[in-house]
Amino acid sequence: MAYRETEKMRNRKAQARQHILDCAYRCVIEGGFRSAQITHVAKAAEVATGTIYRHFESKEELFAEIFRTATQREVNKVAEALATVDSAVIRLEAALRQFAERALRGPTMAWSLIAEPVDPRVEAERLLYRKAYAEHFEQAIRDGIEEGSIPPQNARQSSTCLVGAIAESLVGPLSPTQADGEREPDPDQQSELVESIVCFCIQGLTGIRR
Amino acid sequence: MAYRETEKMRNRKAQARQHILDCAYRCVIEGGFRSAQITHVAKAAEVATGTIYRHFESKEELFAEIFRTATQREVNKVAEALATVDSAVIRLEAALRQFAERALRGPTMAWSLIAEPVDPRVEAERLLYRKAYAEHFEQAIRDGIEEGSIPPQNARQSSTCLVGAIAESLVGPLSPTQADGEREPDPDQQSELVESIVCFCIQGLTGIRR
DNA sequence: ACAACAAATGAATAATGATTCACTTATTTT
DNA sequence: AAAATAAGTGAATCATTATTCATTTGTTGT
Repeated sequence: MAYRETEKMRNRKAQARQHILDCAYRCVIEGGFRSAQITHVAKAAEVATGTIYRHFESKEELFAEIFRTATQREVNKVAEALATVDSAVIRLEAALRQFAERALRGPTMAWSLIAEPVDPRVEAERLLYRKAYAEHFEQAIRDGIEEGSIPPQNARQSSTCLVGAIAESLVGPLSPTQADGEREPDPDQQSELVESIVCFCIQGLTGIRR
Repeated sequence: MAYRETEKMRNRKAQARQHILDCAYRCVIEGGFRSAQITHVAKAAEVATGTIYRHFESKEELFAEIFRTATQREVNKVAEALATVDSAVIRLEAALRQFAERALRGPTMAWSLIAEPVDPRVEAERLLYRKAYAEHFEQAIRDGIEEGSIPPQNARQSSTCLVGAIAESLVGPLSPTQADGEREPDPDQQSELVESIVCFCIQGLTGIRR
């Protein structure tokens, strides 16, 4: 025998894999999943199309992984905002803000994660992550009910409503048909948007007018 | 010259067109837009594939029309519920109920209209109709603000939140991955679902606990 | 240097489905 | 009945992309 898999090679392989992921990620940032074809990704990563299949089972697998990574980052941010020592209502408010503001700051990716039509395999990830968001919210709502700052209610259902309300509110502003070429920030309008969403949601939870 | 288009032929043509629409509609009811390929539709309508292109510009055009018709029906139902003489809050509540209950009664079509991944041309219709729902809600919210039953707020934004909250709440229960084979009604669970949605939404609007 | 194996390549292939078009059939008018 | 025109047909074509695989290039141990 002559060739034995070595540490150096294992590293190099992992690095190549990561490089492909990074480039594919950049493709999605630039034009959504739609425009991120294997050929593009291969070109961006400066490898042959076949190489991608050495590292990933299929296109869907590759993009599912990207979706997972990107959304996990967002879920973590929301979880972070919910992890302070404040009252549940304050924490939920912060989390909703975080969600909306981050989306508006990275609109293409946010749109891809929230609303872009994607392959079934990737859509499955999306459903999973919507559930993940909802679960974080749900826990906070339960906390609020326990501490008395939120009236008793179906926490599961309410959390789903939160996710829906915020996502729907963002679809318009993020949609590429809406403001494709130049997605100007217009900070005033954006912060009013965020305020209205938060206001509706907190009121929906607590019944307390602000 | 010899052939002149006649009333009889115009009727027959319109009828053929409608027949194709009906059959395509039935295909969508049965398996969503995904499984409604031109070949299937042609087979269902007992015409050749080419015939379909005599009546419709393209596949997307055909399905956009179906989407439009189906959603318009739903929008009308919501509009109807909003058109009574009751107070705005009562009317909004009835409309939300109507929306949710109808969706749960026709789950495949509802899922196709609300959440199924579709072609861009059809997706455009979806966005349009989401806006249509929101506009009806918006008007009712304005009425409520005027009559004093709903506190002042950004009616446009709140209406979007309503649409998002209700749609998201239904995606899970309607999703074919969730309960594909047999979508049992389980009326108890469904009515609890509807109650929670309505409760959250009305509270989000009014700030009044129920 | 060479044997043994792994990784990379990218043109060729495959798969999917919408769309076309040369041809057949039906309808109307003279 | 025959000319003129429209509607219908469906096998063949086209377009788009993901995926494969025979071949080349790179790495390791003796």
